[in-house]
Amino acid sequence: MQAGDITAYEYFITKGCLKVYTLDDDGAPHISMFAVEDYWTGDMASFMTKEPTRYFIKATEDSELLGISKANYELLFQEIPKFERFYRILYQKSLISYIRRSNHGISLTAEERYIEFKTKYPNIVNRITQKDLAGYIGITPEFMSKIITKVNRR
Amino acid sequence: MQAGDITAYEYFITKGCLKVYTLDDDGAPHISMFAVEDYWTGDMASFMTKEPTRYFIKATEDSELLGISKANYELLFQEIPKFERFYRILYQKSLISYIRRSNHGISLTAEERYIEFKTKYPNIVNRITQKDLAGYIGITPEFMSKIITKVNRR
DNA sequence: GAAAAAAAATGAACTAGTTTAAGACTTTTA
DNA sequence: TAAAAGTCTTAAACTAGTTCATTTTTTTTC
Repeated sequence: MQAGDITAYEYFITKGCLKVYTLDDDGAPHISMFAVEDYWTGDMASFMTKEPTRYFIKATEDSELLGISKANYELLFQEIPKFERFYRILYQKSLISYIRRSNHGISLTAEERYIEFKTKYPNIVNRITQKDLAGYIGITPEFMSKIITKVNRR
Repeated sequence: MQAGDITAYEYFITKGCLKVYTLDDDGAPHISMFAVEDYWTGDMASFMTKEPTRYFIKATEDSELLGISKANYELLFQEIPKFERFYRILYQKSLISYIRRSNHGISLTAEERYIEFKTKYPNIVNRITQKDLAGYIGITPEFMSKIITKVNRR
């Protein structure tokens, strides 16, 4: 997926690993999420509104995805109204955990954020490059390298 | 509201201004939101799960709130199933805008975040203390003071 | 309306994180 | 399998933001 595209599908990942990122005004990438097996990915905003996305998505390894179109997504709610409740609760929970995570993150140093990522997502940390992890944590690759050297020396 | 309480209500603000914050391990406050007229506030996680909250809420000026209990909130969905759809879409939109905002924020300096806050919420910025704004932006009050002096000198 | 408490300003010394540049190591491509 | 391209490491100089200590200003309280 490229910035400028209109998102036609939301994707469920059955195999592989992807990164979702934007480019800032200087052209530097900022990674907003990594997605592996059993995650959903895509740009929900663009999917819902049919406006062009600002995100890029790239697979970091060979991956297999299932996509649902907007029409089928709407059909789901039409045909099975109970899904409204299911998704209402799902989005509510996502919102809660997202708010919690981002409030928590603001008080941590880069090193603490790295350690937290590593312990929380041990299955992701060794499938991505250090550079991409730096882009996610919000620091330069050089500083990421220093942190890793320092943490591993212990 | 105090950390440790079990959240009994979600509040709609009809008048006034409140701050929602946590204390980090060092006891330093981190403000997660300011809420003024026409906003909702509370701790949705604690409200939903009946687990004790980690948040504090304090009014920063005399305020008037309307509260809805969990029982009445559930009743709303039971009695008027169309609210499921309404809230599903509401939470989905909140999630989208929250993700967008926090991805955007990570690439900005403290000064840029201050200017953005000021232009986006001109009705809030002069109703809160600099210290609280520093706690929201994620910097020390001293540095906040320096930024404001610098920006105003222009 | 004076005293006390809290918030804001200022400055000096410090630390976390960036920038730039160069070399070593790995992966991809032809 | 050699060349090219990308990733990782290291280091020195720098900048953004912190810490601590002190003074001034504003707000709250009695």
